[in-house]
Amino acid sequence: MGATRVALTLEDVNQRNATMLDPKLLRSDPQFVAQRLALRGFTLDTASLESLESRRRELQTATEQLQNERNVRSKAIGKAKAAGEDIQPLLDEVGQLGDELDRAKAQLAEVQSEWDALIAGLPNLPHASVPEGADEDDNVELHRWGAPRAFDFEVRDHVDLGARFGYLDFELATKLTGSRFAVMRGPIARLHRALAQFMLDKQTLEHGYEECYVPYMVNADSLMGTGQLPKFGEDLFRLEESGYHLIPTAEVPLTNFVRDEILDHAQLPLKLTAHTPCFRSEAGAYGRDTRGMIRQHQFDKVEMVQVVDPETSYDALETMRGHAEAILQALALPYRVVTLCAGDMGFGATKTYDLEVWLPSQETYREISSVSNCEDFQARRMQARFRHPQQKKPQLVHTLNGSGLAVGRCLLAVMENYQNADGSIDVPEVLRPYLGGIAQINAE
RNA sequence: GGAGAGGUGGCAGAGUGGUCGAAUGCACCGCACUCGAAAUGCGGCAUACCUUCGCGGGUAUCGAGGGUUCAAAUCCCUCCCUCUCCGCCA
Repeated sequence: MGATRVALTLEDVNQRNATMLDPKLLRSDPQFVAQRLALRGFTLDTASLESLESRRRELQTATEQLQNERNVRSKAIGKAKAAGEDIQPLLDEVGQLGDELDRAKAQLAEVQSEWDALIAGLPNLPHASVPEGADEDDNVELHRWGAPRAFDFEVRDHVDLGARFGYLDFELATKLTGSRFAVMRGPIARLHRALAQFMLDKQTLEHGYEECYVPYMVNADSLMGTGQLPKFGEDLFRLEESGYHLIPTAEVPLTNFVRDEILDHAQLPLKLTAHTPCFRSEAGAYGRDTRGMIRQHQFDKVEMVQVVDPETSYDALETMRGHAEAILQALALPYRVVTLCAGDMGFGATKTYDLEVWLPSQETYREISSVSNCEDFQARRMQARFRHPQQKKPQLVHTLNGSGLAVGRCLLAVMENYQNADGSIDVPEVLRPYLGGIAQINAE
């Protein structure tokens, strides 16, 4: 028997098609895909794509034919044996087939993995309404809300404000763990908690999301589903023992609720929210935002996820943006909304809005929320589908995610925007119930 | 952590090497019967991929991966998960 027998079933080869983009589109109109991807600065090698594809097709057909032949003959052997006939001649006939089949499978697997590697790196296609551009400088401002406050004293940043009584302590966190961590204490810790509570209440009670508590570690399948793996593993913290990863956002566990599910149409839209810590390695961000809690390895976030009928995903994107904006408006924090240009969008998104909150210390708007439609990109990876009662075949759902909001950055924004000349910080009206009615913190 | 049992289609549950993508029941859909319904009868009822203009044909999937074999739901190995008992623990 073949010593080089390759242990690969056809199913591996078929199902490993963990495509992100619609493979049919990729095959039928690679030029179109290439053109859309070019908008995000991504060059698709259509020539090698097409040659790979035609080889794959050839090999797959040949392999399946061999497989069929083997199946037919094996069945014949079974029948002959049952009938008490001599099966030796049949066995001899089938002799070569196994090796031939193994070779065919091996070849097919090779081509298939090349194809997989190629398409695994393809980001989603930007929506037609997304502005062209290479980086954040080309993002388009949609609107602004609120006016930055005019201070008649020199503003402090949140680091100085937090250091006043040691309520926000970065050195301590460095001792405990390392850089890019923070310890919050006393009223700041409480304010932080209040913010998360407030956000969660708003998203659940007013905007109709279901509150969820989820694992903060997930397996590789989940990360594959939402697109963090295989390409962006270096952004994650991985636990040696189990191979689990700490979640970089609750989008991962929440969206993966529907992985490998076929939902009833009546279940849509699914609206989920969770308050979780998020863990990011921030590899590649050395030296950026090193001061303060803008960019931390660990931060809290209230995340919103929607799983919707494809017909409604762009409506959902707009309303979800509104859900995020509602938090900033309730806190009376000035912000602006930008539509990310094609080159600045995340891997899986077709369209993304960023909410940027005003930071007096930096005299600029900084990202505090990102709201994206992924269309069927994640759904395809997750095999997340739904069924219309009238339609026979299940179809892919659309998924959206958005921060509502990043709690750490929101805390910092509150501290800085609500500071007073003496270093005290007013508590925004809507948060006071969460703080036992306290109207001011950080006062002498 | 120790001992044992188990993972099969939407659900329940047969199946221990061949004609099994998988009996049977329930659920669901269509048709017949009916004024209508129930009951009954007949039929249908997984997913992905390849191929075909289409009808259709093919391949794969019985927790996952690997092995044995001409042939694996069925035999062997590894892993994951669930359940029961004991221990430990928030």
